[in-house]
Amino acid sequence: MHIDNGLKRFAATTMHDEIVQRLRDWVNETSLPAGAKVPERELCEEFGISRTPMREALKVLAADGLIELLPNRGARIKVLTRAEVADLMDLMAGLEALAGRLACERITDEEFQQIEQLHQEMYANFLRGDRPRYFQCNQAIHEALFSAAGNAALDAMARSLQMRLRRARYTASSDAQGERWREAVREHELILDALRKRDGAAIATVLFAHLRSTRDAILRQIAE
Amino acid sequence: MHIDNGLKRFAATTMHDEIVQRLRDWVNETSLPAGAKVPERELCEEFGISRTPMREALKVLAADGLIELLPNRGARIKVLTRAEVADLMDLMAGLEALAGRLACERITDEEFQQIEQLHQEMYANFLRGDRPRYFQCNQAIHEALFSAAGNAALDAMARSLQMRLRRARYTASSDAQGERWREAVREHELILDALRKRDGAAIATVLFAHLRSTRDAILRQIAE
DNA sequence: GCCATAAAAATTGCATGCAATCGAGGCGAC
DNA sequence: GTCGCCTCGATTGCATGCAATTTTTATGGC
Repeated sequence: MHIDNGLKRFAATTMHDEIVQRLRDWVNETSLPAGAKVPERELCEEFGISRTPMREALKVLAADGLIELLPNRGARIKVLTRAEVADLMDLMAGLEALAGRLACERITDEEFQQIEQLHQEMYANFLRGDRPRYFQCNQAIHEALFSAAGNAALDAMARSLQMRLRRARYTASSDAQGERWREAVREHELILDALRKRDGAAIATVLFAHLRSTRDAILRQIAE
Repeated sequence: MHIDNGLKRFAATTMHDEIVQRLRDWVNETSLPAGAKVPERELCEEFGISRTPMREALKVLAADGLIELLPNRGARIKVLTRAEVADLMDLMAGLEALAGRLACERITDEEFQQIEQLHQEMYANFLRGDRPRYFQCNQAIHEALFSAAGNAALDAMARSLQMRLRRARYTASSDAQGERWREAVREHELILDALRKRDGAAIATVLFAHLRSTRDAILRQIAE
């Protein structure tokens, strides 16, 4: 009998799931620009499968919003309009605010200390002007918040959103520059303060404002 | 046998989208209990299609969380555990809070007046103890909020969540009974107050608390 | 030379076929 | 009578085939 209860979180359990994951990775890692055609047949050969399971995976990714299916004309990497980026960023802001609220309810002292440590590290990187490491810490803090929220559905949704926004954020490059960077650090201070007090309403509002600022910075950088 | 239910809310653009929609409707309207097998072949015959497009639609709905695909064992209507319902309700609470926040930013006077009118109507139904109409107004208010938020991605996500939770909410029957009902009405007053002041932070917190109460009521009624 | 049109090639979408797997019923051991 | 094993019908998952559509290429008119 073959019993393996979810222990292998990263090894795909079924062929289908593995194809979906590989296709997701392909979309995220390809150098092709948004709007480029997804080469169905090529990918079939690369993955060593026929068109049926590949097309199933394409439908799933299209439902997820990562690609777009044009009737009789194949799949393209989804191009986000400025308005769509704005909406998705607002959605992300709402999810982060929620994550903060939930984290305030259930975060452990240990988890809080880890976030505080990440914050110090991030601040140090800000002071010495090390952007790559700053962003790394920044991202780690936001991930830690979602982790502390302890809501699997929220986490999955945030990850999906993050993927959809990846290209837009990337093309907008570093959203923190000059004054905005300083401001972002200040906002992070407020986030930590609210979290320290376990003040859900406060952290929600501060996080929302923080992500809103990021959104505005990104939108400014999108030429459209 | 091609039974064409005339309830196509949106004219499906492609065959695939239509199948997904019809399958969604089938899941929502079937009398089969959660956990029941989705009769793939039967539905193929009912829809007048072969297994390939049906299977594509099944994968999409599974990715959406409405059904579950067991390897080599077909599809079942997703059974939500108590913990999953709790998580999804929290997520819904977060989305409503976001909708409220965004609505405060962009709601028109006309939209606000319509919501206020719905509120009065709802209150009247509360006073005369008419639960069906009360719930109708209640739902209309929440939908109006999402509409006023003007965020397509948020709206789509909320609708998807609502579907996933449909069965749980239904089996938990009316979540407002006795004292809880009075409380819910009071919460709605607070929501209206915050919206009147266009106070995003306040409406977010009140809406979150409101949905949280609904969540707790539902969880209490789930026997597990 | 350029645009419009038409034929050819490639691509897409669905149906069908076939091997692998699952589940029910039957059989035998105890 | 119950438990375990085995076989057979049914189901699932993927590959392949074919008609419909699109894209590319070829051709002719101006």
